[in-house]
Amino acid sequence: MGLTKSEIFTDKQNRLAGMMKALAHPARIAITQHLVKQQACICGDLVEELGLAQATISQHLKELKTVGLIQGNVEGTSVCYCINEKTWEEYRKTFEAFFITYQRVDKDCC
Amino acid sequence: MGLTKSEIFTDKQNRLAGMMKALAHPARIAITQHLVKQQACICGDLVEELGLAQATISQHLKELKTVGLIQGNVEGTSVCYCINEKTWEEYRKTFEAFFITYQRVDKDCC
DNA sequence: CATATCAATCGCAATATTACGATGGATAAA
DNA sequence: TTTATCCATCGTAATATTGCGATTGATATG
Repeated sequence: MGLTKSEIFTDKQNRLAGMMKALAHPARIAITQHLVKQQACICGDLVEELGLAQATISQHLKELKTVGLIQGNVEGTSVCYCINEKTWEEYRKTFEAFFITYQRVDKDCC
Repeated sequence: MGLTKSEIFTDKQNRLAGMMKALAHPARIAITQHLVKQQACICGDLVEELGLAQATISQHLKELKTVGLIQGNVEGTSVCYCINEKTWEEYRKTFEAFFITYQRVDKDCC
């Protein structure tokens, strides 16, 4: 085991869980926050900003790139990253839709 | 390693990542969705609804209970779970605040 | 009391994640 | 061309997560 049984859940559930997982690490939160703040791109700077090794940052960047939350462009010898607006907006909407499903209940059931 | 270096991130970043992690599994998404739909509580039903063993469901319920997203009440020999409205709302707001930080950029930087 | 039912917990196996040093490939600069 | 810089990837170690069978504790019911 250690393997999620994705086949017993709906695509939507698997996708939403995957989206949460992409941001379920403080380094990836920090990276996206930094990219949001410096709307212009960056990269090696992230290694200095956060206190993680270059290989580790690269790995987190890859995960964020894989889900499409960020995109990177080679600029000479360095790589410039920035938020992918489209995916970001999709995440925002999907998360909002998830949380909005709950409607206040009067009676205290538990 | 395998251990997240929480100490190099801010409390907010660690907390937000933790919130994401709580929902970063399809079973926990499915459980919350089911509790949202049947606003009244449930429990052993979840074992039938999702196709996971009782021990596994119990473990996921515990995680959701730990972060406060759900709460449980003993009712005779069974346990009744439901959404914790307060925490749910807090999650909704926190996630919304995170995504709202990004403002559309005109120039294509990447 | 004896028995049945429900759910939490323990213990284990399998897999995933996190982190990093080392290496390598690409580009810029000398 | 040689050298330096930047970053992706590989390989590895440590830890975390997922899933479940088995057990246990609590509460009902006969």
